[in-house]
Amino acid sequence: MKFNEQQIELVTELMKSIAHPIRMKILCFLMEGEKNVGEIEQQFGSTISNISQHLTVLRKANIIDRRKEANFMFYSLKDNNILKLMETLKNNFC
Amino acid sequence: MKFNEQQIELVTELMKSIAHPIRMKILCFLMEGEKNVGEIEQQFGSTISNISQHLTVLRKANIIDRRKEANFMFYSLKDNNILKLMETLKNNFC
DNA sequence: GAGGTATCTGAGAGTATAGTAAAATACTTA
DNA sequence: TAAGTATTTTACTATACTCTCAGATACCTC
Repeated sequence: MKFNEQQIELVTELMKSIAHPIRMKILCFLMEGEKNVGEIEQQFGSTISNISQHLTVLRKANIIDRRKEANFMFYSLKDNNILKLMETLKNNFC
Repeated sequence: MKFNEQQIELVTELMKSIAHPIRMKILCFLMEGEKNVGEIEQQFGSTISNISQHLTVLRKANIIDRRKEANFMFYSLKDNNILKLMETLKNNFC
């Protein structure tokens, strides 16, 4: 069996980014559509600072996009593949 | 939006277990069928000890099963959901 | 431009994870 | 039962992750 090291690296980085309770919840929440940081924060128990850091992790992993509007930042799922992955997770493991 | 904390915890634990290059490769390899530790070790560069530890992680996360035969341990994917997840990963991200 | 709101960044401490090497266990065969 | 093979466990070290707190930005309104 032959592995494409780069792809393995890429997929595991992606998985790692998703593999955290707060980030998983953020992604579930974003399945509903675009949300700003305050809206996200209200869903969970953590601080804005902490959530902002998790959002950065997701953004650097190319999982979510952000858009600025006045002094709000709106975050959203980046593409369909992530949505599909989340749905697979939900269907098979939730 | 309401989250089932326990399920989130479960899914993220699962993701965390998968989110490592060696473990990802082990799972890919096990998609072919049952393998023993030596066979797995020969696929990658790491030591048997290290691989054994990763197998333990996967086993504790309920992702793989093992079966003893003489002094060999045979490992295999535990169920269909894992297979489906791996396929989704392959299709959408590889 | 002063004050307020929303978000981000950086430092520090605590915890978790990964890899390596050495010793331990379990089984087989001579 | 001694020696050999396959695998696991333990101990240790290094690195990475997570959270909290204290500023720092950016933008808006008065």
